Amino acid sequence: MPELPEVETVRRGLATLIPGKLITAARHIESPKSFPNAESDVREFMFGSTILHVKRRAKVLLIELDSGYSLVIHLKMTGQLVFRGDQVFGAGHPNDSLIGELPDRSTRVVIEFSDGSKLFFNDQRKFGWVKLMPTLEVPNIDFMQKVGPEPLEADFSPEQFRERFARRAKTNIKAALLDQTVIAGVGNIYADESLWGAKIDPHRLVGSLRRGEFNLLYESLRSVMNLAIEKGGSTDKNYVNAEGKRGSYMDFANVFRREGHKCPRCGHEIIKIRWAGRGTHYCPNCQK
DNA sequence: CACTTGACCTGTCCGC
DNA sequence: TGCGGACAGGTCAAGT
Repeated sequence: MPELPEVETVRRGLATLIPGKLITAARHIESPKSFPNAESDVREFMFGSTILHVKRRAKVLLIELDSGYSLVIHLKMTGQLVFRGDQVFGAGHPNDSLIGELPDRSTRVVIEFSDGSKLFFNDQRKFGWVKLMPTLEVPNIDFMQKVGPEPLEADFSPEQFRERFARRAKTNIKAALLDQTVIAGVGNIYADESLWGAKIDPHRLVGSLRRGEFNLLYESLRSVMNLAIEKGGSTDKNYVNAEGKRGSYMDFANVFRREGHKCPRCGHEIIKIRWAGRGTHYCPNCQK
């Protein structure tokens, strides 16, 4: 699912909803892999602790507790983190919420707070997870050691962007964009959208891109991701924010899931192919 | 080390 | 309507 803009949208939502809340219970529902910690550790380091803040690195959410432990959460393809503050845990506002009463059949983890509110981790495909670990150990996990820089940071420069691709010179630009060790947070949607913005064919080898093309791609990726955050992310099927509501970036997509439509720039038909192991959408006329 | 492929799961859609 | 196969927004491990 969720790429950087979606995870950031969830983070912002949770950051207004859960800091200061006291955790009284947490359990998985018939899905131990979704929350693999030992019950005794959960009891000792989670129950009775208070949420300090909610952070994000790449597509990973970090909920820091005052016990010195953090909840590290990856939504993978179909994960959802939905907060319900009402006592009924029903749909709330049926018109703008994509999901109904919780827990539902995809609910894997439930975290309860002392005021009766709850945080639900839903995940149809069970690829995602919630893990409790010491906050100081988070930077040491393999993924954090290998993951590339945050593309939206103010001090992330076009030069840095170009240099990060150096070791992937012989692969294609689509696969390189999806490689989390090059740049953090890019997934299939924003890889396709940013390549369209930079007029670059997804087949192009990284080593063949000129400096000017890297600059265009840098600008394109940042503007696409910033717009997506502004629109609350992309909801195709599963993704919802912390309140269970959909994001609207798909209304602004130029190529993603738009095969058969006309390219907004040149009018040629947008096509979808299988490339870099993923569905890939682009305009074969103006992306060179 | 760089690169590709399959595996992890459940659900849906498409063609026969 | 039923059934098999491909595919779905992400990482990993294991292969070359």
